[in-house]
Amino acid sequence: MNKPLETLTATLKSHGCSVTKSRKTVFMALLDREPQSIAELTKIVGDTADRASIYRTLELFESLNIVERLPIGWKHKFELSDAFTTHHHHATCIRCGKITPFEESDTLRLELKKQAEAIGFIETNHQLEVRGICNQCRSSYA
Amino acid sequence: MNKPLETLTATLKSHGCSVTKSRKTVFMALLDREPQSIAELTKIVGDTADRASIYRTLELFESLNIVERLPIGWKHKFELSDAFTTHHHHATCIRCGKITPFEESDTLRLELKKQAEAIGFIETNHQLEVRGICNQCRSSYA
DNA sequence: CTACATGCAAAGAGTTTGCAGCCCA
DNA sequence: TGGGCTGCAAACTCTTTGCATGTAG
Repeated sequence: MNKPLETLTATLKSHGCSVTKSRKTVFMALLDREPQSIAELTKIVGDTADRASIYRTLELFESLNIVERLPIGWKHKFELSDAFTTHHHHATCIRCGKITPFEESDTLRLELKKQAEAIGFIETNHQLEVRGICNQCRSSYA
Repeated sequence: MNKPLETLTATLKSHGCSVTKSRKTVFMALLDREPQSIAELTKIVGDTADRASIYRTLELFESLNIVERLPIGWKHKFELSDAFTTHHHHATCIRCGKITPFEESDTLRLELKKQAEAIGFIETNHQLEVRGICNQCRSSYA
């Protein structure tokens, strides 16, 4: 069995949840892909899992920290959490809409924590969205 | 006439848009307040402006860069853009839900731009949400 | 075998749209 | 006065919920 699925199984079991077909399906649909909206997910796994189950699964996954909810533009998208991919952020191109992930530098991480402390916050988590023009669009429209 | 309203008027006019009652109402509801969800806005200005108008106004304001759409938690909230308040970000307390604004340091701004450039992006905009435990909750639950 | 998870269907939010009448410029 | 804006109502999409049935452990 592959590694991510093992982790999923372990996580579910450790919380007393069953490893069901639809949960695996949703999980696999998120693995190694760009962040997916619920509509996109429904298209991919719709035959296997009911819409309601997708919602329920995502809700569960979010509470178990298996997926991360990303507010990108108007909608929410989902991707696997840091437990399955390294911690990263997203840059969204305002022209073509493409989402490019990037890792965060130590400088950035430290600065964030510092700024949070400055207002009395213990930072547990953060989310960053950068908007701009991507490489490709820059050249083709220039 | 007060300053922000002048700016609103100027912005609207410069784009050939009318300065109407409902637009002023929505604007005033956002002025000097915490970010508001649409539901909250509806409660405040519902008597003066129809729900549909609120949506249309927010859409217009967003496209004219008068308001900023904030993905906070599950929902979207709106606040006036940097033209009316200094550029800042938000820290959300995961215990009490309180939103604390904070300004961004030069270090943070530069580092962001640098990281965006590293993946070929020209950064035009960014949004940051920090989650954590606020001062107050830390002391009361400790 | 038993409890949890799913599918189905219907209800409930949240959001968008068309159109007739109103109001700002 | 005229064109854009609004209110109203209906349509639509997105999300949640209840209940009978299926399935993992």
